Amino acid sequence: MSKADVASERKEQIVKATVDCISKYGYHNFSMQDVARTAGVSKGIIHYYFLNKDELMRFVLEKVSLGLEGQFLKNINKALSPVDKIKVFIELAFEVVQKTREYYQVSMDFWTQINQKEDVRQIISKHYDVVRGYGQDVIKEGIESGDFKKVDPYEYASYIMGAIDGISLQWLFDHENYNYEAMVKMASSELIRGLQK
Amino acid sequence: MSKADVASERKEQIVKATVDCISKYGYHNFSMQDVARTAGVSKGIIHYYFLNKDELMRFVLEKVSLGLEGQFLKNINKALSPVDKIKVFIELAFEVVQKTREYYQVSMDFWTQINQKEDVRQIISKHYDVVRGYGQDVIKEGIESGDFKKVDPYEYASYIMGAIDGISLQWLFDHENYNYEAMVKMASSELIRGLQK
Amino acid sequence: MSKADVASERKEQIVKATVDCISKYGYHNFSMQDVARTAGVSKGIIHYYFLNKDELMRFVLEKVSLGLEGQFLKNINKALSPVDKIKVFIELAFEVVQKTREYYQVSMDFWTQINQKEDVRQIISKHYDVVRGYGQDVIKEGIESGDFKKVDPYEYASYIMGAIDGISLQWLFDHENYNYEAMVKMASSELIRGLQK
Amino acid sequence: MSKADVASERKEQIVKATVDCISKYGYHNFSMQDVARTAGVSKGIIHYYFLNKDELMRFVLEKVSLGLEGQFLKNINKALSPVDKIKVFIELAFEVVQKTREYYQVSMDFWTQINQKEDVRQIISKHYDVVRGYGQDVIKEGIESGDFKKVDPYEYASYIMGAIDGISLQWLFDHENYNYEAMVKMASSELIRGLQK
DNA sequence: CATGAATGAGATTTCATTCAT
DNA sequence: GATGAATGAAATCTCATTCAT
Repeated sequence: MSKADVASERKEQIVKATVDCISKYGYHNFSMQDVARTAGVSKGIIHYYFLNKDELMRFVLEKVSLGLEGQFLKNINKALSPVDKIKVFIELAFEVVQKTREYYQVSMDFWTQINQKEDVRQIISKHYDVVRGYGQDVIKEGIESGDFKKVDPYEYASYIMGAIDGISLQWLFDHENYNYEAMVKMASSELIRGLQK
Repeated sequence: MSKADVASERKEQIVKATVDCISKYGYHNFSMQDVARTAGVSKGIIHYYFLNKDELMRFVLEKVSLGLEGQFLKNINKALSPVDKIKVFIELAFEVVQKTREYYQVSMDFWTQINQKEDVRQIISKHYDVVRGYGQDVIKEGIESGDFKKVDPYEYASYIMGAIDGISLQWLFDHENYNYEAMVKMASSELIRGLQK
Repeated sequence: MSKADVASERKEQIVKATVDCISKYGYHNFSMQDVARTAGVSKGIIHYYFLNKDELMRFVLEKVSLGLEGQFLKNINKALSPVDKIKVFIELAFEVVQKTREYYQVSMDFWTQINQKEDVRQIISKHYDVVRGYGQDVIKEGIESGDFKKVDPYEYASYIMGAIDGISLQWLFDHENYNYEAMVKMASSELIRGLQK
Repeated sequence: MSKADVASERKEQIVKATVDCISKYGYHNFSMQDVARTAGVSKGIIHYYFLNKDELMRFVLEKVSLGLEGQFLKNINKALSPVDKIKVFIELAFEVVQKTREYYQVSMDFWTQINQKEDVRQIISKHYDVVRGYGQDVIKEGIESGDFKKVDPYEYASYIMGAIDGISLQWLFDHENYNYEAMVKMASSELIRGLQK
């Protein structure tokens, strides 16, 4: 294995451990020691690959964001019609929360850094831009094909994402009583209905 | 001033300082020292009024929640028709974010505590329940009066709140480029349209 | 009630509360707040009657010592013969531990202050002097009356006190397994036998 | 020096500093800062080797106890006859106080923790058990060999230890006036006489 | 006399970061 | 590259003491 490979593998290992730590202890409640232990490496080596905790966090946030964006890209393109694509988009956005709740929790933890850390804000806002862009493209396509009515693609994509985020939040707060499944169904049809002529 | 007055005024003062600190530094990035400095009191006195930081935070969270709930209750009742009431509900939910962005930021910071602190989770989930209840009542009223179509009141209220929360989040991430005003308008009409026959 | 009476009653009240606190929490683990609460007075008033915590403690130690010394004086004099008197002395020394274990605990807590606080050391050493003096007198009397053999009264009194203290300590460490009653009986007869011709 | 060596040496260093601090300031009147300064290390490193102050104290108490027990074991076995052995036992018990007054002071400081901390109580009571056991064995041997009269070995060992502890306490309280040497002589002969037929 | 709000020093503990090995 | 001992700053919390009322 080349040096670069070792380095990137170590980084991967540390990033994975960090995500685990965040989802286990919360953004602020874990230490570099925790990451080191989880990754099975020494504390020192983390600082060899990452300047400091902030840089590590930024790197993790970017990795997580890219991972989610990749999922969107891959799956949307599998669908053929705009209607199917927007359905996939909505399903995926909901699934992201359910399947990768850890990631979502990680994202949420990062959110609270916005006020404090400009670079974190930028990464998140870019991430939203990217995902919104995917939705926007699908809507645009649907309008052009005559499947959807003429809404503002950017705004409606944003609306879809917002609704899904907000609903998911309520579920996160009240796992036991909140009927997430029913909400997913209802919101999905409502969001799709808003696009239909 | 009587001693009871002093006590409640001092508590108020500390709570206000805490909210300021959270919105300025973030939930985890402020110290009791910061609160003391902001409130213009000594570190010790905070622990005189609040057992520890957690209790202070819980108290603050409850105050903030109650304040927001009060705003909803007060303003919804001013409107007469169900249509007006739901409009007020939506407007208010958006306004809460704009007018009291600090409060919203505070709420967001609390969100990330869910995984770690059960009591925080409970307070927030109860807060959502209360506000959702206000929306639910309005929708129910509208259905009964024949103004709205037969949706599930709980679900639709949740949907409204979710959409507004989620849209606001995107705005918080990207204050400069995100056209919040347009989104508010678009989302409002979309949410109301969903209720109309 | 005169001013002086009020003052001495308040002091008494505070001293009692302090003893309770020491025996409940240990010498170092109680606060002035604890004393205030136990005595049912305000924190401020304690500092009105006692300069500071150290002075309060010194006062308490003296009170406790005087109380114990009084018990010795009173009871020894009830007995008539030297043999009876020394028996009373021994019984009392043991009883002090059993009946007023709190006091004993308090004393022990004070012991550890010897190295640190000269005045505490002096009070305790004076207390030992006094009690030793009582034993010494009895032994002297017994020697003169021909009941006891010629031992050094000071040394033997010290020996008696030491044995009782040391045995009691072992009991305090191991309340459950240590057969204190048997030890009291054995030590008593041993100590008395050492005085007999 | 290997890392393991560094670790055990550092622990040793910290324990020694702690003992010094206890004997200098008393159990409760020293801070982790004091230990750090005395050991010539940073505050942080103490918590690296010991979870917290309590654990440090427990470790120290155990070390001190084991050290004393070791001294007994080693020296008693050097003597041949039961009479010599019991003399060694008594001498040692007195010497422990004189030679290692700091240790004794440390023990005394731990005593006052009994009421508060169960684990401290257990360590001390076990320590007494061990030392008492050594005395008990010697007495048993002496009885079997016909050198001593038939006393209860456990009780008499306890009696010896108690007398020595108690006498030493009085000396600690009044170093200047108390004739410790005379008392050691007198008590020793008295304690041995009690074993002789 | 009496209260208790207020202070501020200091204690324990945590942890990101450094650096000799 | 990798380790983990070591540092030191900072955080929470406690508490004796003061003092305005």
